Amino acid sequence: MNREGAGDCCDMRGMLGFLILFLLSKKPMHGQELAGEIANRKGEKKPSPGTIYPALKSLREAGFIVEEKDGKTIVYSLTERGENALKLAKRKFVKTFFGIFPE
Amino acid sequence: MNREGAGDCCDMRGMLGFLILFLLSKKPMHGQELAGEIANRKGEKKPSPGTIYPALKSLREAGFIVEEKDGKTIVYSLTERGENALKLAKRKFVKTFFGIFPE
DNA sequence: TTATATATATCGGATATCCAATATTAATAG
DNA sequence: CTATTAATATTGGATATCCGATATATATAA
Repeated sequence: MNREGAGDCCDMRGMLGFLILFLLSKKPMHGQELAGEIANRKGEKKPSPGTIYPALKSLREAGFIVEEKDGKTIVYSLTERGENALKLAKRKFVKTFFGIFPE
Repeated sequence: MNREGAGDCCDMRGMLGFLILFLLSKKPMHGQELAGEIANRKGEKKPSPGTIYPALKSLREAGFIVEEKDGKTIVYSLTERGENALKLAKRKFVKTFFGIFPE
């Protein structure tokens, strides 16, 4: 069944990398913290490890984030390259969805 | 290559149905007009027929939009069910991306 | 009528996305 | 040291998304 069939026309598939960059730009976080924040915002359960860590790896390989070990966890934060990418992506996002936020 | 690898962290894959509902809620349009509006907002070329018409079909089958023939074209507009779905989706969207729009 | 242009529709397939299950690593309690 | 707990990492696969190519329909021009 496709996403419209379930009465859900907005699963936001494909926005995960963008959302992660945005969240990390506000505050460096470790993986599970990030997953919790995403769950909160989307009103869903936490994205699975198989979702969040490959996404982080992909962002790291693109040079958008760096990792820093902090005890048992790894804190992720944006690189300058990541900030630039986010800035561009935000511009596109705002342009695309202009008018969608309530006044 | 995945989307991050290309320096693009925001291709907005998966948001097409949502975007269509939103655009049609502002103004009923026919398919190509809609495609043009999407292209404008995203700064890309028009989504292909193989993208836009199946998306519209899916929304119609979900009961979110109706079609009305108008000469050579077909004008799509939201049903009440579509308006409700959009309202819910917008709420989730706003909650998820809260803080992302510039002040 | 015939030709042309444009809108709409469908199909096959390449790719992306995400999850569930599983494995690994590391800190700390006992 | 060993067990436990939690974070991180990887892999395989189901599904969704979207495009290119192609087909069909319809209005208008010639």
